[in-house]
Amino acid sequence: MNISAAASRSGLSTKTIRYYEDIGLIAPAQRAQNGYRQYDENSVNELRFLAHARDVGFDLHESKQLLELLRNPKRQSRHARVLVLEKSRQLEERIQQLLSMREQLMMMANRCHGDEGPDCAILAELVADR
Amino acid sequence: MNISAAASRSGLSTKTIRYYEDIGLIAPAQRAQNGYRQYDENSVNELRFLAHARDVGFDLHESKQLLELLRNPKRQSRHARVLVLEKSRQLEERIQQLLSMREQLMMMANRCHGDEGPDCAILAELVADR
DNA sequence: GTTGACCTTCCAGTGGCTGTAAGGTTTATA
DNA sequence: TATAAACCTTACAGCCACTGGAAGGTCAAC
Repeated sequence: MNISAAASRSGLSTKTIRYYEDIGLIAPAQRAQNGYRQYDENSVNELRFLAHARDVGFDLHESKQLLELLRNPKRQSRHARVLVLEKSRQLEERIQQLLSMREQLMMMANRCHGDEGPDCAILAELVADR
Repeated sequence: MNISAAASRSGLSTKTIRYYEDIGLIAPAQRAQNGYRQYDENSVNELRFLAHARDVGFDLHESKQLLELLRNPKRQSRHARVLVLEKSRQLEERIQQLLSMREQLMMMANRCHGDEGPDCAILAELVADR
């Protein structure tokens, strides 16, 4: 299978697949006689795995750790679980940050007339020393 | 006032202040005879404004738009309000994404034994075609 | 034989900084 | 007065995770 088939089956772009190979996240693909990269079901599985890991918030370094667990038949499932719980905690932290930012924005918007005049609580609050 | 004083008063780093000048977000600072950048209260206000705008989620392009409103005495407060409400909507969207990611992670963690064995629902779900 | 859809490599750009190097200036201390 | 430290300057590289584009090779259909 050529790279574009691997891309559509895995959910990654061809650019991203080549990039993952460049940075050593996946092994260099086999090559056909014409130099085209060739992918089998197993490599597509790994690519899809990476796409899903990224989708739920893992960065490439963490995704690589997970991939190494997937590849290792002697793995311990608790290692994967630790990574997932830690990522979940990080997401929770980020969510709280975003909620707080959103709340600040709503408070500013509520205090701003939002009319044709220049008086604006939003601008005043952003410029204020806190 | 030198750049490090402006930095500590505004909440930006000296690096960031120079960077904002480089990209034209703020006007080039006045220079003392020795070539050092000089800042007055007004420029510190603008820097702090930018720091706060970034803190609540605006990117540099949006922060610049807000800064231009701040500088313009003929501004209409509704323009600021529109930007704030739109950013709030974007944050809400991002929060929903993160919540969904977190939920997926929790579901995977719940299904994973997290023991010394290799069987792992997390890895199985990440590799699965969906 | 030519069009168009693939594929290849390589380089540059994105955003928002941060780190580092190599130097100049100022201030405090010995 | 020497020197050390704490400033300041510019310039360039690196971070993350791609994405876009150029310039060219290959393949299938008409």
